[in-house]
Amino acid sequence: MKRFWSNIALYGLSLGLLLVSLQFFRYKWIFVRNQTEWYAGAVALVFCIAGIWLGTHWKQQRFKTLPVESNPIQPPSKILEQLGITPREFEVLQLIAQGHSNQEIADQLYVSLNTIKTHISNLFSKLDADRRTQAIKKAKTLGLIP
Amino acid sequence: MKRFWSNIALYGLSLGLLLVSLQFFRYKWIFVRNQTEWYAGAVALVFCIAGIWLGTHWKQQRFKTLPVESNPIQPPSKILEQLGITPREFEVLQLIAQGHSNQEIADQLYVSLNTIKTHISNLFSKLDADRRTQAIKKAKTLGLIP
DNA sequence: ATGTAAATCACCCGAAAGGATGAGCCCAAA
DNA sequence: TTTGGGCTCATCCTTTCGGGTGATTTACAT
Repeated sequence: MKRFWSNIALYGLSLGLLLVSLQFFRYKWIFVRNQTEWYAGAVALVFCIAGIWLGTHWKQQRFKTLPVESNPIQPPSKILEQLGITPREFEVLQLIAQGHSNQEIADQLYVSLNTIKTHISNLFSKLDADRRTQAIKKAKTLGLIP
Repeated sequence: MKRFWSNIALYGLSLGLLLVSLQFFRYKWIFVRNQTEWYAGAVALVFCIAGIWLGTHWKQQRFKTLPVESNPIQPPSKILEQLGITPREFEVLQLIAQGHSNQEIADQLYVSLNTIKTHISNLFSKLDADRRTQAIKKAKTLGLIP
């Protein structure tokens, strides 16, 4: 966390310096025609570049702090309850993670393919996923499946 | 390549819209005191946000290799060699395991959707998998991915 | 120089997956 | 007894996946 706040401070300082220098240039160009346009253009340019810089570095920061994984191991049933995932849905989720197709899951659970589709659809909305691979990933990071 | 150019167009369009709206606000606030300061502030804010967005989305081409998140540890390259999985294929495999769609992978790696499909097809035959979820499962049990 | 492997891209086609919606059944709690 | 949640199944439709085949370019080694 130290690096995070020091970086924030650094960003703030840099932006402040930028503002000061912009003010300086503004008063220097006060007699130039179309001063406002030029001023706005300069501001736009500088802040666009600053934004890009911020964007890239901020992103790296995010990625670096991501793998920390301070995941207090919760009993899966609690997380399941929180997410509103029913036992049957969890069963299907596990079979998905094992690499089974919908038809295989349906055969294994002795229900129809449509039922499996419904379960999976509900699972996706509860896990906030669009694909089964995404659901697997999310369930894994949540500790629902190994 | 289609998506690349459409993204370019999208960026251009967005920036154009921003410029137009900025002009609009400028003429709306023309009677406000300190108009230049407010205008410059708005420009700075908007372009800073635009820059951040650009930085996070657009700049990914820098990382031809994957971001830190995906390969924190060096996987056993021996198994990869044994299975004949090429670096590029392994890269795709990791993105699959992260839950991305083929189109998303293509966008991230700056290649076409067809290329990703080919990689995945080869990957499946090398991993003896029929589905991407199965490939994930097998890669995981092989220790190729966490 | 020539063969080989990797990476790239394309097209076609069928199968699987996913979204939206409606509906019936069962059981337990209010 | 009504109500709601869980489970089941269906239909229609769109998108994504996956298989198959062939081609080009680059780089590297023979």
